[in-house]
Amino acid sequence: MNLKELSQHLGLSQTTVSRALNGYPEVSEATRQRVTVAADLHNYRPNTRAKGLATGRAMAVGHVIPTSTRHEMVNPIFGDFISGAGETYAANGYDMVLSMVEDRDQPRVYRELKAKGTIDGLIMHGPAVDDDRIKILRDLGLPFLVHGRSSKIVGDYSWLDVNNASAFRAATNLLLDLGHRRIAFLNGLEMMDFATRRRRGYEGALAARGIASDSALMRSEEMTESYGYDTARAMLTARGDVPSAFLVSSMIVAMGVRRAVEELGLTLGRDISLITHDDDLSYLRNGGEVPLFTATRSSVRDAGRLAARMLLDQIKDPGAPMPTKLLEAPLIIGRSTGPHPRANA
Amino acid sequence: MNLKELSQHLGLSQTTVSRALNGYPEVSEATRQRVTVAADLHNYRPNTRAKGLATGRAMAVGHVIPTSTRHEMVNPIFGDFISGAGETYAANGYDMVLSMVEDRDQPRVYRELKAKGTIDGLIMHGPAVDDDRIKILRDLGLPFLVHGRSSKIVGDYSWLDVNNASAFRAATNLLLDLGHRRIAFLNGLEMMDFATRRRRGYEGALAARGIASDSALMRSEEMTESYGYDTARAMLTARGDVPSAFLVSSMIVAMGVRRAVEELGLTLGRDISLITHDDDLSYLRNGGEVPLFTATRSSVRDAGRLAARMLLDQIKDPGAPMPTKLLEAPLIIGRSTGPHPRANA
DNA sequence: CAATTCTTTGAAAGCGCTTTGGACGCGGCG
DNA sequence: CGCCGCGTCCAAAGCGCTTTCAAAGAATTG
Repeated sequence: MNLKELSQHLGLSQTTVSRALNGYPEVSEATRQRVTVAADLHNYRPNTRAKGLATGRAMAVGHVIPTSTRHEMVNPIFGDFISGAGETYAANGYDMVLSMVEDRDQPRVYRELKAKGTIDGLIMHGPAVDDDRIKILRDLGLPFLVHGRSSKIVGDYSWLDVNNASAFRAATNLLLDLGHRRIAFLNGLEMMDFATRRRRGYEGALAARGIASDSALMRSEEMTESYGYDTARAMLTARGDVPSAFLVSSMIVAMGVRRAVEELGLTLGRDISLITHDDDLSYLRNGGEVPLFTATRSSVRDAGRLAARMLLDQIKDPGAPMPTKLLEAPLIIGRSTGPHPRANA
Repeated sequence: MNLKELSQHLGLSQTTVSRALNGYPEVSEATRQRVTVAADLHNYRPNTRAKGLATGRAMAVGHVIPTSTRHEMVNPIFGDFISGAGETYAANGYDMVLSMVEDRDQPRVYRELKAKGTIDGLIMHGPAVDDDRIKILRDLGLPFLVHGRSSKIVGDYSWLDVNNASAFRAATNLLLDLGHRRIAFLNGLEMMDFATRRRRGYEGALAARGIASDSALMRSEEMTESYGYDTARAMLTARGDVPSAFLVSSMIVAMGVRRAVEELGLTLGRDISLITHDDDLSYLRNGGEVPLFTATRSSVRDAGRLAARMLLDQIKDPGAPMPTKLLEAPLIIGRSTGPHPRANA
């Protein structure tokens, strides 16, 4: 069933039917009724491509997910982010098109998406500290929003980010307040912008108390369980001044650290303290009422919802100033932190 | 830059340019050269919508991801599956459009996707034991492929599935061979088809050795870490005949079981054996050379690649018989299994 | 060399929609 | 009474492609 058939069926012109369906005023209430009734009786849905061709809008937004070749990992937060964003798109009649693209192909893909007219805007994921993609996108003139930021990029662009620096500063401060002085920091890959911000938060908090950061306590790797386990185990069994606390970048890493800690016969929250960032992933809940891990929490699903909203606004009104949004990640207290065991020794 | 401009620029008709670009034979090699050179000089990409409108093909496939309201969890395997599928689509010039849809809205969304002409085919995720969606899709006449199967649905449809029954039978047999008799089974939600097949594999293996399955040892819940932890802890600290082995449905659950086991001062692979299914997720690797967990392993990313391939084939030739594919999930031996501790007592 | 077939090109229709530019009838106004 | 404005509606152009049908020149054939 298409417009032509529907309008013939109704004895009206395509014009009138189209107008009735799209809520234009120059059509009488009576015929609008007739039309809408007939339309959903016959289950009529305007063809997206035809509509898009006529209007010049695709009614679709793109998500370009980076899939590095070296470490071919799909970021586990991605499902939840997409799920949040998808909600917003669906509610606004937009489709979501996904491209899994290797880093080096990204410029090409952006250009193609634009030239082919597949989408009206896109969300860029996984910004590095100095990410050329932002410049490319700016030149393209396609509305876009970055999930995260890119520290070394100057000039405006829209973004939505978690306040990683303040979150990790707060987490470090809590550990310091609890008497910890040797705090291990298991960061994500520091080519990623969010990771460098976290490091700044951590180091800043230490510096503010006159504590020099010790490179022996800092790591930067892909956030896996075994990274947490291996590193924690190595650090805790090293001779010398072992850490009494860990600050880590994700729940998955935290689980690895916990495993090492318990395997060594130590108890989390008593012998060793641990704070992690918690993206509040649907399949990786941090306990119930009382969280297992003390954490800086920020729902990535909410972020997705919000990011989508901001992008749609920008698509609607490209003239408006670039929206930006910094989400705070409050510290939630769980059972993995406690005073330094020899605090009063 | 569109066809019209490009052809004017070349002093050719749109017809000829279009033909040259699409590899039709009735165009001289010389002009084809001229055209292709000019085309990628000007970075010309045919507009998808216009092309789609003219050809009747969308050059896009859909993935409909269920997001139940009750347990609003996005399946963690989803990112890897999509990533595999996306690879195949990209290589074949197809776009991937994603819809996150609540269960009850799925029929409507399928119909809309079809009516709006957004996609040429779709992949359905998360089939239940008796899933009406398959009937709906069959009636729609849109090529589709199910990731998984639906036991109670009769008649043909295309699917790609892991041989869950045989995998869990093999796993159970291994545990039995090791002398375990009380084997706890932490299954996923048994409304899901894959979960019932796993149960059949487990129970079948027990029955074959004349062991009655004990409902006290079987659970069926959403596959979270705390599910594994809570259940294992409860079972292991119960009075009476505690299990000596666990068979679980996912790495995440397995991590919970491991936590409980270690917290109780027991050692995995010695005091307690554990086998899990391992989807080989990129961010949840099961160790390196020697896996941590003995597991039935089947890469969900490979599954995505393959599923996409099968769907595209079906789109290309709708007359062909419905493709189906059953992947085996071989048992890989890790460090979490060992002989029953009192095997020679 | 004329008749025929190939090769190469183009004009124009059509895909399903939106939107511009009227047209038509009606009541109100000067 | 003639004119204007308003409320409704429609015909047709246009969005950027593909594809049918036709044409014109080149090559082949008897």
